[in-house]
Amino acid sequence: MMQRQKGVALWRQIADRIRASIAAGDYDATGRVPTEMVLAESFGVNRHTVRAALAALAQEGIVRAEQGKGTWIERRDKFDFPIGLRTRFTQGIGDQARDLKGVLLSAEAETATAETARWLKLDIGAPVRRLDALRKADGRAVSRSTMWFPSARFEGIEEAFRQTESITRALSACGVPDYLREVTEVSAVHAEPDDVAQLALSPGAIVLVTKALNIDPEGVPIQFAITRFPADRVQFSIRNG
Amino acid sequence: MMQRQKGVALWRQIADRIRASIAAGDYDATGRVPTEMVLAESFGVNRHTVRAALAALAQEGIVRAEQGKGTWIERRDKFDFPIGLRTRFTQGIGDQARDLKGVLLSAEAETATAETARWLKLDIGAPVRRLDALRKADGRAVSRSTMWFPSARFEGIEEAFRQTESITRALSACGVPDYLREVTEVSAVHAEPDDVAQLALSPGAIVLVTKALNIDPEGVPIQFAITRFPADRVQFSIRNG
DNA sequence: TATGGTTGTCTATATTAATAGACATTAGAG
DNA sequence: CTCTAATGTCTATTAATATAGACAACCATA
Repeated sequence: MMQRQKGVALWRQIADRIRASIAAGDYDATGRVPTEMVLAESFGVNRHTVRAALAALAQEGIVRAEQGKGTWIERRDKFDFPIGLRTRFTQGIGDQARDLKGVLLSAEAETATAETARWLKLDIGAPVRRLDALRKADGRAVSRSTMWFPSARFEGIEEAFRQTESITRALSACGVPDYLREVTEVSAVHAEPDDVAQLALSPGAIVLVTKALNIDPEGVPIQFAITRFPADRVQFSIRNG
Repeated sequence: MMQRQKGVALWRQIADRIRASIAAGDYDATGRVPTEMVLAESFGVNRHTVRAALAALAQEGIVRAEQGKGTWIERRDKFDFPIGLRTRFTQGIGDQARDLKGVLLSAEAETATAETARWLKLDIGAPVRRLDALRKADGRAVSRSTMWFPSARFEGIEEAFRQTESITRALSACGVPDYLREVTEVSAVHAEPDDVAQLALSPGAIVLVTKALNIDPEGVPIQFAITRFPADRVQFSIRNG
């Protein structure tokens, strides 16, 4: 059933499977997770191993155990982040959360690396501004972005983002009232130490990584962003037409 | 640096980070992974722990160690799977692999569950045909799909897929020469036992999950599919316009 | 051919993960 | 109140993970 000696503790594998079951709505009829003994038998492990898994899920705020009663689902919904021609972070996730915050972690003047230059159609070494931002929805970190803008057009982007907490409004302040998403690459990796720290994840947790290019209505690249989302809190939906 | 006591063995965390470095092209200048001693110092662990990580990557076919010389990158590219209005598996991944295979694992007549009915706009309990398929590119499993079709229009879809090894051609044989991708949901989870077995993954590995709806040119739903991709072999790219 | 650098293998030890059992604590039903 | 069923806590033991050191095997090259 479960696999041993593969570098992932049994309790973590079980936590991952219970989390997936909750997300899939398996326990929605009762809102309750099966008892520790039932889970232990179904996974073929000791009750203490299941307890370790449930403790991890409780730590994440997904379940809550009540002595004498049972263990209950605390939260199951993911944020759904739509990706399309007009992809906007604040709008996209806006109606799913009450409190949205965009925190500017750092801003620096840099020169374009090979990758940045390729995406932004600049020469390698061209001046760019890099912004690092953390976004929170209802107090939970939902993304960590590193964004690059051509310095020539976006000198004051840093201050504008700090004030408005929104890329759309910051770009507007820099004279770009509208922009389009040209391409989004999606991949998934394990959380790195920076993700663990900033997104409050466990090692082994999954991070969805997008590389995205935004262009102005004339087709000129204005922003290249690498964004990392905690996969247990976010999913994407791509709508065509 | 690395996190302990979090249910993921150090060697597996290190394997994940080296894999990510290779995928990012960090070692492309030499095609060579740093020596075991250098890696051990940079991660702050014992050389044996690094050796366990490299052994796992060698098992995956990503690196190859040569005694006395060093450890070399064996393979680094991911398949890029484009998602758009006309998403086609075989076409999309076709020019990136020499050998493409679609194996029908099972086919059954079922009645629509709540989820299937919602996506296909059928009544719950309506007759549907379910197909399970495994796709391989150059011998490596790249996806595992479960697909549902309304039975009324797609009685012979199973036999058509078995012969053509392609959904596009199977649909064409059922009188649907063209179809469109309406929506694709993307999420990521840890590999489940079935993924481990069929996609040849390790527990703790990442699986990208898509839920996709295809419609005919009149907008009538014809196929709902849940597809699971190994995240270390596949990425998605979403192009707009 | 001698040397330095690299991977491969072995032994030993300490720490962490997993199992097992016993019993306490709490909540709800009868 | 009593009984049952559930979670919470403790001890003990076994298995797996991580560290440490020593040395063999192999490769390139000075």
